[in-house]
Amino acid sequence: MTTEISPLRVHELVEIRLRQGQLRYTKGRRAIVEVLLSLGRPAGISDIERGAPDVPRSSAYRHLVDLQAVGAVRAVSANGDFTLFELSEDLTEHHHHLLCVVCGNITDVTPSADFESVIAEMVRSLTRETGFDPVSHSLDVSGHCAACAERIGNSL
Amino acid sequence: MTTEISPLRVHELVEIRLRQGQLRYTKGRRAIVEVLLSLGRPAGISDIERGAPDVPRSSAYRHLVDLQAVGAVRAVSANGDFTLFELSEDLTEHHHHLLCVVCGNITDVTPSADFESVIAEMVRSLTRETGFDPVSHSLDVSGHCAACAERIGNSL
DNA sequence: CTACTTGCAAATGCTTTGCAGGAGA
DNA sequence: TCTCCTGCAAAGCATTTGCAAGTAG
Repeated sequence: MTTEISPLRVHELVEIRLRQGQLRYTKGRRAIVEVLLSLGRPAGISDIERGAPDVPRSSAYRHLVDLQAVGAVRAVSANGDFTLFELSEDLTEHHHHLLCVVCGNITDVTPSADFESVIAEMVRSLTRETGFDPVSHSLDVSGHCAACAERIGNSL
Repeated sequence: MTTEISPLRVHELVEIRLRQGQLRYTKGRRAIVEVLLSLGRPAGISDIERGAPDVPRSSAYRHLVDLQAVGAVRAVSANGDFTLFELSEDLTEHHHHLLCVVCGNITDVTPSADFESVIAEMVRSLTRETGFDPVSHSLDVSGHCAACAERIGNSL
């Protein structure tokens, strides 16, 4: 059920979306998509800088704005200190985040189809009375990642 | 099932928590809690400034840091541009957010107990294999609020 | 009097923008 | 060639901090 999309296909889709916005899929933009693709978790500007050292910060920010504008990238505000970026879910797959409150790491988890249909149903029931028209949802779980949980256990 | 907590009781609880951190419940801090209490939705620094004009920005930020440190306030990073703050859920009640992607408004919705137990069960199943120890979760729904949905409908 | 508070002004750090040169179609 | 792209340096803006004076216990 997991709709896998190949990296090649992702680049193709990103290019199409950029084109629709009169934008080109240049080396810098591709490098950023490459980083987001390979990282497997939301990337901060520092991750991007590390993964694409040839792209200056200011250009990276500009690219990210463009990529968001055409719906290829989504911003995830984690803690407020800085912004994280990830590929749009329709380019990868719908997933949720596990945020470790100790080390700050974010892990992606892909829910089962069953899981998602239940959530979708609940979201509908949650919004029914308010007149709110739901488009998407995000379920983030805060807690302790395996490593930090162990560390805490040990220090007791 | 909805555990209502009176404003008075909230102040009391906040004071206790501050005390435990060797902090005093001063006029400035009280003013901020008052704003968060009366606003009924996550407050930006501008909301706080408007609701508590006597508290300078820098002090407000400092208070918010303190209030977060003692677990009375929680930061909600909405869009990444700036931070929103709300009272800790154990001072009010657990709720979720409806974010309008058009006007940016955030509305709180309180889920039923049934709803929550299902979510909790799903979170457990989601984290079971990863060794992640879940502490809390947030389910945010993006979409169009009633007003914006209507506006969009009309413009077709 | 000792420790926590506050306000102001200055500093910080992420992010955006102006501008001038470069490149794709 | 016209439009989009890129880099650098400078600017913006939310948030933090140093410091000196204020206040509660």
